[in-house]
Amino acid sequence: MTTTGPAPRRRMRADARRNYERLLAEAAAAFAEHGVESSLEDVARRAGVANGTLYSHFPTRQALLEALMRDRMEALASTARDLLDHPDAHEALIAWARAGIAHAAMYRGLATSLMRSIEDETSELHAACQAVLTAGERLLERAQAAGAVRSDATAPDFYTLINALAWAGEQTTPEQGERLLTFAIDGLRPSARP
Amino acid sequence: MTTTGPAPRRRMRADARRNYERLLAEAAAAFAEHGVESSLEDVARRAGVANGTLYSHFPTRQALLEALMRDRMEALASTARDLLDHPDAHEALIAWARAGIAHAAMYRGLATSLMRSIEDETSELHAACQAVLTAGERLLERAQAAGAVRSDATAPDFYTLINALAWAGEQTTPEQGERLLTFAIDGLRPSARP
DNA sequence: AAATATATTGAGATAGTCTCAAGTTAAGCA
DNA sequence: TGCTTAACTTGAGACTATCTCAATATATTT
Repeated sequence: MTTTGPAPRRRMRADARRNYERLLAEAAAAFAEHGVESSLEDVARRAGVANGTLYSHFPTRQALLEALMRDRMEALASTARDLLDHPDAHEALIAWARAGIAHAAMYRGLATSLMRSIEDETSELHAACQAVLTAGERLLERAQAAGAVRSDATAPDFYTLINALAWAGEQTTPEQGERLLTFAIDGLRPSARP
Repeated sequence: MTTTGPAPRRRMRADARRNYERLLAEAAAAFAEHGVESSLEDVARRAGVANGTLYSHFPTRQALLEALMRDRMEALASTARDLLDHPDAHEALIAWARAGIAHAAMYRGLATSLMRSIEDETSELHAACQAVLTAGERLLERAQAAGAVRSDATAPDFYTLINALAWAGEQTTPEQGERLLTFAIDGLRPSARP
């Protein structure tokens, strides 16, 4: 069900396809090295095309990010659906949260983009983010129904939490990231107090 | 004990002082409106000086931010010391966390700068951030000693947590921010489980 | 009213974003 | 095969931003 590529109305010309792929590959490398605010000028240079070509394929930085992340976002949503079959609702939720954090921590600045995109309907990433949020919602609701997670937590809360943990992870050590995740998990438990 | 101003070795010339203050005021306005990544070009324009003047007063964006935040950071550290006298160690910690979050959420992008600065010793903000972290550490340790907070949480964890909550608050509604704070507070409780 | 230390200026080097008219090239058809 | 045309690429150009520094201007001191 997943297709890779630029959602072509008609088939792309061979040179266009080549450039498109090359741009994606170089963007991935640049983002991995310098974060999502990397120079697009530089991406085009590395891909060996004029910057106008980059802009014709990807009108905005978000569009480029969307193309880079599309498959992963779909995979993340799909993972959520699979985890609905996991026998332990709480463990399933935690496993998915880990996957979400790893996803959002892929590039520096990505978590911030993912947060912006869920609010901004004009963002090319919006739909994908929305799909991820919704997929997570099912898992969250199941865990809540099982009494494993506090009932006042909403899906947007959970989405934000995952991104916040990814953001925090960008800035510090893996150990601290792991500890903060532990705190978050405990914080989501139904409160001991009335 | 607090002095406002550019930590002058000798007294500044009157025109320099005037420009310095004007630049700070316009930077505050610009940062409030557009976040800490505002155009410095624009700040200089709004202050009615050439951009070279801005750079001569504030060699880097961090230096400008430091000048803007200095008093507030000192106040935040001072608040932490005062709260050591609060009868309830846990309440004191929570009250201070709220103050810290409000502080770090003052400008869009500020939490990210505050995280960068605690790591980067060459940052003009580093010392102030360090002071805040240390002040918070006392409060945290007292709450831990009182058995109100889990003992595996470190001061850097707490610092990161506050900034992460401020970051999350930048992106969403006050209600969600409040809920996430609740989760964080509960997550910091000594765990119910072994 | 100099002299001098201190500030300000703004052009210039560099770099990035984004657009678009002109040029190039792949694909399909005769 | 060569022509046609729609699809694609190009790179200069209009902006904006960061940061530097020699020339200039101004406050303060004597």
